[in-house]
Amino acid sequence: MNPDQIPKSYDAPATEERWYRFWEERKFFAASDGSSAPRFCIVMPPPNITGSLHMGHALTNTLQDIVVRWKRMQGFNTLWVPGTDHAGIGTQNVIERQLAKKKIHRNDLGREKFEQIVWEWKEQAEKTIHHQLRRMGFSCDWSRVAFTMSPQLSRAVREVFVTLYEEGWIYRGEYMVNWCPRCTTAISDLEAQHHPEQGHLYYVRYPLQNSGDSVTVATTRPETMLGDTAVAVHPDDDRYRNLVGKILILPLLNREIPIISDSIVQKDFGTGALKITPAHDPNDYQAGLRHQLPLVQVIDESGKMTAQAGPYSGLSREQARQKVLHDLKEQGFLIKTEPYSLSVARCQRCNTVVEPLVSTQWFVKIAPLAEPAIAALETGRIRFIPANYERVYFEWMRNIHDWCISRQLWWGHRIPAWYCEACGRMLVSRTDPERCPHCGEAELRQDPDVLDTWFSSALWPFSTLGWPEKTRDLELFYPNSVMMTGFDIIFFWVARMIMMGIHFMGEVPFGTVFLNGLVRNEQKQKMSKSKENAVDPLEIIDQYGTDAVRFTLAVMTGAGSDIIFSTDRMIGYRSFANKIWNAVRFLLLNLPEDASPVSADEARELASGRSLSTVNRWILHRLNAIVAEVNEDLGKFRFDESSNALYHFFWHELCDWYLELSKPVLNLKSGEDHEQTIKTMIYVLDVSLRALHPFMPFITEDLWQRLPHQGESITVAPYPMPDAGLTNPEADREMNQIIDFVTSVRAVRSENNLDPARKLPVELVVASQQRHQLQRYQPAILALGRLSEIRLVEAFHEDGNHLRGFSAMGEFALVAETEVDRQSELERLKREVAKIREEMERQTRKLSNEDFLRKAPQPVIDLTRGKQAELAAKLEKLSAELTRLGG
RNA sequence: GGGCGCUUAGCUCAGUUGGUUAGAGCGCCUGCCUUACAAGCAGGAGGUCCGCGGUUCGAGCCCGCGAGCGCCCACCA
Repeated sequence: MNPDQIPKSYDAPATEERWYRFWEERKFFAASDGSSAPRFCIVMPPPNITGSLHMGHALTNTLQDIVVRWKRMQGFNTLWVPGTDHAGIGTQNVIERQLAKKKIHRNDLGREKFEQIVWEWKEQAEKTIHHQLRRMGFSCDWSRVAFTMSPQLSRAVREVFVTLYEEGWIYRGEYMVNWCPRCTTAISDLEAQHHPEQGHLYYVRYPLQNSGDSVTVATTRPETMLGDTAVAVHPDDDRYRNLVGKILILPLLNREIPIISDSIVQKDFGTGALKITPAHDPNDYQAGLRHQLPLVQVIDESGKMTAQAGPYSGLSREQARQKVLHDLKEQGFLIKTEPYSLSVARCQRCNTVVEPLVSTQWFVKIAPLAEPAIAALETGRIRFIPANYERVYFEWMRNIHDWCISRQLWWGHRIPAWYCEACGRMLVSRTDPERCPHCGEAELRQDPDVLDTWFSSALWPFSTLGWPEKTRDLELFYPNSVMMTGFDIIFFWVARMIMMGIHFMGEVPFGTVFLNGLVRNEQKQKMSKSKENAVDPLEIIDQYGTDAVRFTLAVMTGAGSDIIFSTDRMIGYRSFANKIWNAVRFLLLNLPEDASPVSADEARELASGRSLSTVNRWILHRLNAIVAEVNEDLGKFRFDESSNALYHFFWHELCDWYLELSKPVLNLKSGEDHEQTIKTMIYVLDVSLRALHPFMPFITEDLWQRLPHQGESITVAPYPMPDAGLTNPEADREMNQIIDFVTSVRAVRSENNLDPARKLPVELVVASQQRHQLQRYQPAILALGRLSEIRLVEAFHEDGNHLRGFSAMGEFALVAETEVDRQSELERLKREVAKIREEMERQTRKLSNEDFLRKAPQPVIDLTRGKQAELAAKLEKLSAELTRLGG
């Protein structure tokens, strides 16, 4: 082949552009539901439609794609549904931020106009997703990108809501919920993130009515005192026993509040007296219910003080705190202030401090739904990888609280409940009602709230397959084969999918849950947009190529551990891509015009025939071992092991040894060995490319198409499977000896700084059997050791310029033309002797231990004995050499 | 307050049921433009496997205690 036809190095962008177009046009990735093949399905978690794809998504989705490509090549009928669920707060925030740039608030637009804007924006977002999926090399069915707000998925959401409502699992009620004053919506417990922050503990004196006495309470949130409706003390607290039932005067507002007795108070915290603010603290709310205390709401939905806060009305929470403190101090009620570390809840989406507020919300009574979901893991119908996350799951599921599903947002699935203006009754319905079924009036007002994003996400494994219709997809691909996602959303998503799946499908949504770690940056920090340390995967792809990025992600995905994003590794695997490119290039430059593909059967025939050289037998043996390992590791989701095995094999066995050993054969240009070596090489590279394809889709396709191959695309070519007919331990042993010999020669040469460009003769003293082998491999050894000739001798010339070396094949001497640095060679030998002595010592100690001889298994003892003998022999030779050099 | 995890080479990490001299990539040092690849090739240095104790013929791995770090959950003012 003309060398100009294949460039000297891998050009990722050109290759990528060519092949994703090709795949897209051929529609290789569409599921063919007519086939009787075994099925494999992954429903993909959402790529981030709200902005650029982030590294976490890139990781999860890459791992999924590796598995899907692997399964597809194995002949599975695969379906991979990509999609996005952005029916909620995240999306609304993105849109609001965009509007804010134009100085528009959503209130200026009104709900309908706002929704319209999101729909327009969604068109663009879908294009973005499509682009991202392509760049990452994902083999999903492009035509099936699922979008939660689509009419079909909306229908599924409504169906689930109404069914759960009818079954009594959904209820509406007034409770204290986490409220984000910036998003002006309720959020679930999970969305409120607690972090320790440095604050203060304020001691405030509340005077007793008609008395000079007072009670001092400690609080971290002085502004909430405006809403206090009691002060509580512990029933067993002697200090306050006779004060229970007395009345206190709330400072600043001069309201009368009672002293009550309740065991939620901890006697030894603060002063032992606790102010009770039922409207602004979950514990106090409960206490308020127990003691029938009034609710005094002093903070409103947007975090401003209400009219109830008297003179503080209209101030923000923060301003009110300052003013309250100022006033308390001025009027002598603030006793002292201590620094105090407290846990502050912030909104997951916008980081605003969450305000507990009482409001009417929709809830899912979730404990009963959780039970079968717990059982699914207990009985092993669902299995987590790594398994230790099962414990986390159990812990949460067994202590699960009712799930607040309503959100006061403008974007999302609207709750299908209507209120009749005429009779005031509520109606929950699958279809938009025309009129009230109770009184017949048409004046119906739909509940303004929307559902939590995760409510619709929970339906993903079946809603994306067409449910509630009984579709063919659903029949074929439910339950999904495997769920792959980050461990950080076990509760948000995985647990809820399991509950909903079991409840509505009567069957678990997937059998295996694979959880990958987080992607961190080189300082080990979590990558996040708010910290501005996030890396855009598409930019990294521009820099290193998709194949290198995918391979890096795979190789760094250890079992259950986070991955540290490293540019160095990326560079290394970009080099690997180049290595692959050049290995194939090497073959192409040596390929006869009429070369044809080599099938697995042909390869087996070659391997079982008599004439195939040991080198070729050896590489087929190694190839087969790697294929077996990769399949096994991928089955266990060991992406690191499988990719590493391929990397090591390709670079350090195939390229470093096999191709080098084959060069002398290829130079022959003809003959049986030449012909068979070409065939072997075609086969080995073909199999290697197919084995690598799930990890590096682009380069493998490109090279595979250039090699003799069978089939339209490597994407639909069979994945290599182990074949016992290729194993050959004999060839493996023999080659290892040659490799060891060449390595020893090189080491001696290198350690003595002998210029490799200068060809040196080597003399060998060897046993007869090895002599035969050495003759056979002479050309390869000459080439790899950069030697001019090999002389097989019975005994060495006693020449001072001979450098002795040892390998399993025998003792050898390099004949140097110049004076050898005797001193440094002596030192080197001495160092080596010391090392061997030490090692021998260890073996001897073992063998002189009677317990070891009595209790250790025989193979271990034999191994130790053999090793000791080997070391002894080597020591003897080294000592002789030392003597010879006059040491 | 509960739970989970981590600590191995300068850096990032493997090390599967305990058994050869604890490995890899990057980095470092030395020598090479050898007609696939300098994004390359060959060779080399570098480790008290966090500490202490225990089990065992034998421990990086199992058990106990301790130290440091990280994460998750939980309503403690």
